[in-house]
Amino acid sequence: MRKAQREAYKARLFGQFAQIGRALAGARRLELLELLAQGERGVEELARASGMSVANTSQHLQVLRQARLVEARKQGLHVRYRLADEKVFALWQALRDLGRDRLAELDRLAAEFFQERHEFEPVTMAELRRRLKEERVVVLDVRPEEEYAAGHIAGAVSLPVEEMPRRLPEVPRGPEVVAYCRGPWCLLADQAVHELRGAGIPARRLEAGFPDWKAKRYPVEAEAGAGKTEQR
Amino acid sequence: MRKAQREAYKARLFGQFAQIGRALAGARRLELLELLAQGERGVEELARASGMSVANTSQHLQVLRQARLVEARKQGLHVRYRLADEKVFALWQALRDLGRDRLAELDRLAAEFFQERHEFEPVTMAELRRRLKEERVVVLDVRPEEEYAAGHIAGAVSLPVEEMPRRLPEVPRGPEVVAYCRGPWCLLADQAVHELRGAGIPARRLEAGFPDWKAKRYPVEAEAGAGKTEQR
DNA sequence: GGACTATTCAAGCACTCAATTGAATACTTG
DNA sequence: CAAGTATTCAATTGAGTGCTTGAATAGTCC
Repeated sequence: MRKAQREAYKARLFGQFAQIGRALAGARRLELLELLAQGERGVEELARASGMSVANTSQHLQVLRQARLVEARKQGLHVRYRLADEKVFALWQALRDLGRDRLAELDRLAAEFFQERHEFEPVTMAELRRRLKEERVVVLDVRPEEEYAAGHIAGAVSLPVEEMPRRLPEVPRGPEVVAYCRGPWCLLADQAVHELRGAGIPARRLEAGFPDWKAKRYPVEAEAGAGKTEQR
Repeated sequence: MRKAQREAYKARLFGQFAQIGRALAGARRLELLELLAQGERGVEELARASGMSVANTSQHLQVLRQARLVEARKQGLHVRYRLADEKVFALWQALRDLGRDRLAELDRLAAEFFQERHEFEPVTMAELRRRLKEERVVVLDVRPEEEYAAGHIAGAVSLPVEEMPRRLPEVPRGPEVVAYCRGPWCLLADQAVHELRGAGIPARRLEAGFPDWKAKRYPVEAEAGAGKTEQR
C-alpha cells in the first residue's frame, strides 16, 4: 500500500468520526440532544423548549441527522425527531461525565446559579431504586408535562416546576420527597427542592435524570396513549 | 430565577461541553488522540507519526489541552503528552463505536483499502485472553517499536509491520498467529496478516487494539526502562 | 382539489477555524 | 554563560460555521 493511499485512508476514516465530533461541537446541538434524550419531540416543540427560532432548530437537527445521531419520522403534519440509538445517549453521557471530572468550571457554574446546590447530597440512582422497592418514597418528576408523558420513572408523579407554587398542597407527604429532571446539570430539580424545603417538606434531588435512569434499565413507564402511534 | 439568567446558564453549561466536542471535531486531532492512546509521546514524534508539521501538531495539541483531554509534562528538552484520563479513551471509544454502528460508509472504506479485511473473522479479545492462558498462541504486536515499548499485551512479541518482509523467518511457529495494532480501524494488523498468510503462516487479526485491551484490564506489560522515569 | 401550515431551503452576514510560514521562547548542555 | 534545539507563538490565508430573514416545499385537511 502506497504512502499517499494510507494518507487518504486516514483522512477519510478520521474524517468520518470528526463528522460526529462536529455535531457535538455546538452548544445548541448538545441542548437539543439533551432534550431528545427525554423522548421524541417535534421541531416546533424543540424550538420552544430551547428558545431558538424554528429555522435554526431545523438546521441544527439536519446536522445531527447527517451525523446519524438522530432520526426523523413524519407524523401527520409534524416531523418528530428522536435519538437514533441508545449509544447516542451513551456518547453524550460520556462527554458529560468527562466534563464533570475535568472542567472544574462546571461546578462553579452550577453553584453560581444555584447556591444551595451542594448543601444537600443528591440521592443516588441505586439508592432510589432500592427505596422504591422497600419503603414508601414520593418521587416527583418536575420536567414539563410532555416529557413526563413520553416516559418517566415508574411510580413517579408529574409536577412541573412552573406549577409547583400553586400545586404545593397536592404534594403527597412522606418521609422524604425525591425530585428529578433531565440530567445532573439540569436545575429544575434543584429549584423544586428549594421550593419544597421552603414549604417545610423534606426533599432532595436525584443525582441524574430520567435518561440516565432509563439507560440503567431501571423500571420506567409511559403515559398511556402518549406516544400516539408507536410505529416500528 | 429569571429567564435571561436561565439562558445564560444554559449557554455557558453547554458551551463547556461543546468545547470538548470541538476538540473532537477535527480529523487530525482524533488521529492524535488515537496515537496518544497507545502511550505518552513527544511533539516531534507525534508529528512524524501523523505526517503533520510540528507547528500544526503543536497547535492541535494545545486545543486538546484546553479541552483537558490531554496533559503535558516536560522531560529534558522534550514535552511529552498523554491522555489526561482513562475516560478520555472511553469517550473516543464511544465515538468510534457509534461510528461503526451508524456510518455504513466506514466499512466500505476499510474494505476499499484492504479488500481482504472481511475474509477472515477477527479474534475477539475475550477469546485471545482465554487462549493466552490455556494454549500456546503467538501474539504479534505490529505497531512501531516505540509504541510496543510504551506498553503491549502481556506475552506479545514486537514485529513492526515495516520490518515484516525481512524478519518473516523470525516469526515463531504455532497453531495460529494473532496480530494486533492500534485499534479496530488500524490497517497495520490487516497488512501483517496479509503478509503472514502469503508466507503460509496461519494468521488472523485481533478485533481491536492495545488501548482497548488495556481498558478491559487484561494483562499488559511495558518494556523495562522504556518509560524512562515513570513519574507519579 | 384548493387553502393552509409545519418544516426545510437559500442567501447573506459576521465570526471562527485549519493550516502554513517564519520568528520567538524557554530550556538544556557543554 | 553562550550555543543549540524542541516547542510554541503570531500573522496570514482561505474555507467553513452559526444565525437571521424570507421564500419554497410538501404534506394535510376540509
